[in-house]
Amino acid sequence: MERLDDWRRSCMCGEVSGDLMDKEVTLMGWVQRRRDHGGLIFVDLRDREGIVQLVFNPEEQAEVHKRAHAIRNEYVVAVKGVVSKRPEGTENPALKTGGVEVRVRELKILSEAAVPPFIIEDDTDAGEDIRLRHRYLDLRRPVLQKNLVLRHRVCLSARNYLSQNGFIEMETPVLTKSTPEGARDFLVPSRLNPGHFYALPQSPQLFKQILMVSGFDRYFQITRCFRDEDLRADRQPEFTQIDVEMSFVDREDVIACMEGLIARMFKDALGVELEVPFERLTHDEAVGRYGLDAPDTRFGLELVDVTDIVRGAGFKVFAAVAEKGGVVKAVNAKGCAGFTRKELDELTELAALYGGKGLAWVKIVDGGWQSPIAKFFTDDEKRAIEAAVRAEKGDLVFFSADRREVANPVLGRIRNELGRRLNLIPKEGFSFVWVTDFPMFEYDEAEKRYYAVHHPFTSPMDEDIGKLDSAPLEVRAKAYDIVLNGEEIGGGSIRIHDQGVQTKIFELLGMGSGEAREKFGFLLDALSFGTPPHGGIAFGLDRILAIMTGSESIRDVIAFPKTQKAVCMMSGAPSEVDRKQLDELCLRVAGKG
RNA sequence: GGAGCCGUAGUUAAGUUGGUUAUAACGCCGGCCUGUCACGCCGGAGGGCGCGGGUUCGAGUCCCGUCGGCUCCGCCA
Repeated sequence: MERLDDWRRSCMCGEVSGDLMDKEVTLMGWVQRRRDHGGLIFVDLRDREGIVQLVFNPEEQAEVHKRAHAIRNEYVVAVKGVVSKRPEGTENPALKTGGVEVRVRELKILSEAAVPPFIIEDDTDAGEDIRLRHRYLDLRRPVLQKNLVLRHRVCLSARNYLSQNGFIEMETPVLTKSTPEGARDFLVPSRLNPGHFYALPQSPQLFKQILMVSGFDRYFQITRCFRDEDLRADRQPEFTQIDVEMSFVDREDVIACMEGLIARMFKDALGVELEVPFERLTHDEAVGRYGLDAPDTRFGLELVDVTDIVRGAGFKVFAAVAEKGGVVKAVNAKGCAGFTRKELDELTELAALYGGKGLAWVKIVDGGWQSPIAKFFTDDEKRAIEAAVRAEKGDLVFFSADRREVANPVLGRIRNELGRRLNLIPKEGFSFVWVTDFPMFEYDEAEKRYYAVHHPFTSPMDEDIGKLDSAPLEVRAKAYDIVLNGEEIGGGSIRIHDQGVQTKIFELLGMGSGEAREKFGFLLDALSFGTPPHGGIAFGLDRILAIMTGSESIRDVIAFPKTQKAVCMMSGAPSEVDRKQLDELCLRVAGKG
């Protein structure tokens, strides 16, 4: 181990270029690899900016060359040397610095390194668990460095845009009040108030609305949110939102301003020019044509409603569904009549996974329909269905018949799978769509009550307010989601700022005024003191970055992510704590059943 | 709460119908090598198969349980 002393870096490894030809440079970094030819020793030196080749030549610096034998992978070294053109024919076009090399005159080994458990390179073959345990090494890989640098650039871009557009970045409490609606809260015990708990915020929703009441006019925050729910590739218990709220606006103002934000982030971070305004779909259209409220608009294969055609048909399953108010939806898998039994079974299984009771199919072949259900339809009905889905010979048509809330998503998932299998999804490109006009409420059969689809402060559409009493399920909300490549990356709404409407909404949600006060009293108090019309949105930063970087999981854009059991494999969190800590908090662990 | 896939040297994997000292590659250690960049060549060390039971003369291979990783359903206003 040697000291830095008065050595200072003259440039980054990845920045060494022909501009520095014959100049002496001082470089510092990690040893990517050493190639010892007995005479010459080559060392690839790596830092954030890239890799440069060092050459140790026994004929030039015998002493330094001798010491270079001790160098191993991941050692941290400093060198002084001369930038030289590589000999003819030994250039390495794979490296940004591949035209030059540094002939080392002096060497300092600043830090030795234990043998790493896996090789630090983009296509390392180590499993994710071992990489997460040694995340500090994993994060040395250029691909993760690139992702996290991009994350920085996106955040910086968002801050610049929002600041330039009159938004003020403000912080809101992390120790806050538990609100029973929504996701499960993470709780934090209060030592000074035994038996009382803070909750970590699921989002700064209430606080940002209060900031509008306070007159800050436009607020934003790039902030951590916490939800104690099960994890997925696109869900971590702590995740980051770009949270925005604006005063004196309606939906179109928010959407236009946020399109500017998204466009700016993609321009600044990726150099991609997006076309604005983005495509729009109402919730009804999205679900009707794509089956899902997060439609993947990168390919066709749209769903078609054939309920009316099959209503009177001889196929009892379809007819019964139509009779009971359900829907029969169809999707034409163009040119897929050659699907095997196995492929059809796999898709049927997929339908079952999402609650579909079955997945009917029809192959359009020479001589008509090849299908288990062909015999139930007349030629007229067959022709009508074929016309509805524009089926031609060689096509394969799938049907899903069920309640609207089942048939659509089931076939929507089938559609997505078909898009994947048929390679209809472009590898590059960003397909944005706003989904608007969400319903205000959904009805929970089990609990016999309404739930807010968005949240209880979302404003109904003005023209639907009259239906709050008569037909609550038909009331649409001033809520909007933004979907990118079939994934929800953000959502927001215009908030209620009319006390009467707010009271009515609480009633519909089965909350008396007492209960509403108990849960949201501080917000309701605030809203009573002069509230500007306001609304906002929150973007899932991690998801946006995952799509930008082509990552399979948001773990690849988060420096220290957690596993599916919500464990940090590096730090070991969560862990047991001392009895003393529990005592101070007046807590006791009950043990699990 | 549930389903599926996976746990074998440091890493990634192979391991036939259960059968002597468990394979390979990369990595590691040592030696040789002056133009490599997945450097090359020679030699060597390293695990008892996630963990715990069971069946069997005999288990990495079969059974049960358990722990962990990943994907998904439920859940995520």
